[in-house]
Amino acid sequence: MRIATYNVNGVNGRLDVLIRWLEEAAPQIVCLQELKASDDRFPWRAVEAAGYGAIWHGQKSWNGVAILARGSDPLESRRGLPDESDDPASRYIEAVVEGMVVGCLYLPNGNPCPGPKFDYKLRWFERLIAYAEELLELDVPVILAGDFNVMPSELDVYKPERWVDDALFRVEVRDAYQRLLQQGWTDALRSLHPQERIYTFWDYMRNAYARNAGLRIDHFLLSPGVAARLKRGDVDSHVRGWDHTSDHAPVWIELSDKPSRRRKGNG
DNA sequence: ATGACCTCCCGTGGAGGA
Repeated sequence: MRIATYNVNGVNGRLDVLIRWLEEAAPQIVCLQELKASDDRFPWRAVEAAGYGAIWHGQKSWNGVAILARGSDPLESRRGLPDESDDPASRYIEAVVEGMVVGCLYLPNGNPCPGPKFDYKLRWFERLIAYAEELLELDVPVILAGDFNVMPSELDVYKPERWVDDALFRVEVRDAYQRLLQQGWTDALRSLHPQERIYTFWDYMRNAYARNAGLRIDHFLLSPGVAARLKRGDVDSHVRGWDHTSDHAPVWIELSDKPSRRRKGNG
């Protein structure tokens, strides 16, 4: 089973690219970020025509997240993290699909740093860490996928020294990501490719894609049961080369079939 | 480097992104 995450940078402006990629890659589950559309402007008809059921948490102009399921309707289990009374941004949606809890997230950018936007990013990260702990305690298969806006290590940045004071690479943010992992999550792409330079984003400016001046900021975090089923994973980087494309490329993982149910009395 | 480039909006430039 293939699961993908894709920051589309505007779901309506990107509709042709999104549909083309959905038809080419045909993942079973898709997490989308940066819809940049209010709920009533989500292009559900085109998504449905491509063969996907969807739930979405939109917002006019900014943010917005969605979960798509091929041939079925995702069963929504949450929108927004707990304790978000002070946060108007649409950055989290969650569904039960194919027997797994799938959380789709768009973590704040946080620039400029320092400043209130950076403080907001750190607060949002803390809320995610607290909620992720709750998810693991459920002891069910969970995937947290999306745009985390953090490069976890120097392998994830084309030129680390240029980014040390940026909100995507500051030590506080990398520490928060490590604390999240230490709860028991597996960073899927990094675990499959421990030593490779992997990028999921290339800036529109400075000819970044052609120079391969990229960042790895879109991630899959897997609960232990899902990590045990991880077979493959990669970035559909060629999509970043298409016309009128997003500045992010789709990222995907492939899981083996669910392990067969244990016989009763097996412990 | 107040840069670039791209998205959105009721806009005809500004804000936000990373």
